[in-house]
Amino acid sequence: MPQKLVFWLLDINYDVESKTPVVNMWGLTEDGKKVLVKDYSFRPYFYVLPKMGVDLSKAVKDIKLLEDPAEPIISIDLVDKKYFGKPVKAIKVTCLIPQSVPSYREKIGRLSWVEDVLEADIRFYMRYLIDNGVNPCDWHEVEVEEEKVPPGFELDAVYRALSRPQPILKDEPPPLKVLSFDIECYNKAGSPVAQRDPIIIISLVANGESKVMTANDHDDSSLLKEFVEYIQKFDPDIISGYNSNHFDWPYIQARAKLHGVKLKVSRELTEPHQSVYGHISIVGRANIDLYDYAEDLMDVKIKTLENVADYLGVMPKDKRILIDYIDIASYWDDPSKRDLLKRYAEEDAVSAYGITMEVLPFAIQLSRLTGVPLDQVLAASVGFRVEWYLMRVAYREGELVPNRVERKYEPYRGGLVLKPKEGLHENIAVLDFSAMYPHLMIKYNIGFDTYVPPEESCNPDECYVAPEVGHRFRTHPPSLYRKALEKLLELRKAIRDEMKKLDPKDPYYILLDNRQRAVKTMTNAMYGYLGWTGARFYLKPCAEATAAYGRQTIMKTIKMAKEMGLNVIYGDTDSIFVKYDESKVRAFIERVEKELGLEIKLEKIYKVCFFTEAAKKYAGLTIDGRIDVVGFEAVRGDWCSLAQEVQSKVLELILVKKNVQAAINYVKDVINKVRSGKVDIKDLVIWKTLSKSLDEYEVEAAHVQAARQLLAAGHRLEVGDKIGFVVVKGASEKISGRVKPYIFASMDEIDKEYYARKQIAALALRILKYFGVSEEQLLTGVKQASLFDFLRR
DNA sequence: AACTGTGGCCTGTCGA
DNA sequence: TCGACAGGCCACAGTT
Repeated sequence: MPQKLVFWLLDINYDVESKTPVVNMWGLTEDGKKVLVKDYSFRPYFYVLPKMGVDLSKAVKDIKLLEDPAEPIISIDLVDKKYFGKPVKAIKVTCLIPQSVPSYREKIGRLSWVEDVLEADIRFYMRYLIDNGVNPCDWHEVEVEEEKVPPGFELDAVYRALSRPQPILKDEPPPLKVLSFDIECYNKAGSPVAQRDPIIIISLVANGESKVMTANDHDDSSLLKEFVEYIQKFDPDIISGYNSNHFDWPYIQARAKLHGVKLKVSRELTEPHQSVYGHISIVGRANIDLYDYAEDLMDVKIKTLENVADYLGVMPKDKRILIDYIDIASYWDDPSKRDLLKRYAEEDAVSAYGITMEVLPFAIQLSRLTGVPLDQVLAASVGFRVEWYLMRVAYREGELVPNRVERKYEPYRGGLVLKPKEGLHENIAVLDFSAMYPHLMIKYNIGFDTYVPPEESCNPDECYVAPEVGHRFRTHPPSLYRKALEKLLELRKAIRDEMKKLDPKDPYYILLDNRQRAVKTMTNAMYGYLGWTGARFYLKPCAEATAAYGRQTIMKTIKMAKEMGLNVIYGDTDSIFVKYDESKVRAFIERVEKELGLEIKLEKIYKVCFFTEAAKKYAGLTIDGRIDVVGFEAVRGDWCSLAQEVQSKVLELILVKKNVQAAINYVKDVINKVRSGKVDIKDLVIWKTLSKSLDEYEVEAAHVQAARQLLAAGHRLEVGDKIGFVVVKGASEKISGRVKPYIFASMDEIDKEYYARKQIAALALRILKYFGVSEEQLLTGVKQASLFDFLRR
């Protein structure tokens, strides 16, 4: 009997059942039921773009001739589409099953009259989502007929769709069952090897309750079975782990294979499998790797689970058990320590669960907005998220999606950065354009579909000409980028208006806040997408013109500021720093908005602000007494923490106390402590990322040398790992010749003079030299610096 | 996703 | 052969 079903889309995949493709929508209902909605009515297709002037009826016949009866073509239709904004006749070829698409693409692509075969590489279920306006992580209504639940499926009901799902207005996701897990391996000799080392603990938290499962000494076969059974019984909607896509799941898979254990953890009791963007898919559930999210947390320099959990306030580092990864095996083997190890594992799972609860609301909104399924959206890079969003816009506009092609890297000129006026300044206003690039793209209708190539003519009043670069864009119709951006900006405004009516503690407010953050992220990423040579919609002039308009805008802005008597101290891309004068600044903001048609905002005011001669580096004391440190080594992860601390403290003494002598004394004191070894070696560690494999390095950098030592000692290293090393005494002239991984080093071998000079004094002097302090002054003697008036007026 | 910019250190080159 | 210098490699941060 037909009925209406309302469901929230959690996961999507497809199957082929007796030569019919079926889209499986794994959903949840309002009353918490797990359902599967099967749509048998959608067919895969792609487009063939004929060359100019080709006889289309002959073209259609040619395609028909290529048909393989074993893989039927359902229809061949002539359709009107647009390609790079130009109207084109395309041939839409619809097949019976998705598997036939690649071979037809190949065969048809070889026909002489074919310009290109398009959209043949879009995965079937993504095609379904785009064409039907169905969104992951959103509510839909669909007409259905109930079917039997197939044996082995973990579901409350299965339905056959009788209509296409329609999105309905409903925001709150259903209650989701979340399971986070972590594994510990028996790694006696360096890094664990799946073929050799068993899993000894699987700890997990399911809807807030933790559980620690253990191996039978060194036998993990029953542990694996227990884990599978637990997942089946708890039946989570969300499964998460930390680095689980690249470590836990592959490890579990390898161990399970060894023992012949079937990992029937999906909702159709199939095993996890590798999918797009390097993520692991578990059908019917959303498997999320929290590391994908951690990568975006710029403030966490070393992205271990405990650091991320600490940063998010989920599990404070000083209130939990931490066991060095090297000691895990010995803890397991020592009966008196095994419980401690179990607690450690439990706390890891609790951390993972806590992070999941922080991330999930945002991931849900990002998935809903971009149309990328929840289990993929964090794994997908920014470019792909933007691209899927644009593909939906393109579909609605009848614009054909270009193929993915490999292009060589093509740099272009970017934003304008001013040389700052060095020294101390008082009362500085920071003014910022809001979303400058997006607004410029809209204003000048920039797009691959509005671009006028040099050989083409265009009426001057019907096109915009970008400064410096001269690229032209038609003033109408609106470009695809413009449409996408207008929609995003409009959406953000609507969300923020709605938020204003709510209490910030209201759960709905928090939902909307996550939504507006997702929209903002996408808006900001659009410009970067323009310049990405891997983008389907890539056209270099778009990026070049946008950046050129940006430079023009900021130059005009600076000119206006000067004309109005504002002293411009610094500026970067879309911001200017001026000496604050309330009435002048107010008038300036009005004039900019009137003359440039762009919104500029008074972002903040610094009571005191310090610049060196270098761009992208400054420190400012805000009205509420905080210190912003931008670009200085104190906020960079590649200096030892002691030197960073010294630089921060010096900045504070200068900005707040305005006391140079106190700063000198302080630095000298630290240098003395370093020289006498009265510092913690941990504060001398320098961390650097291994950005490629060791043999790819052209020079012997310090961290590369340290990495080689780690490798020789049996540590497993991967690209992206952070190498922590210290500089030690030795014969070598080169720093790289006398580094040691910090775990091998002791205080007495530290090259204390290196730290005194090249780390501590160097960073202090970065600031103090502007106040007449010399290196010698910090490193030797007790010479008193003369106090002088260092304020610029 | 892009470019801009800083700055350490390595390494090749050039002049003495 | 040695030291100084310059250019390049490298990592990272900041702006969008």
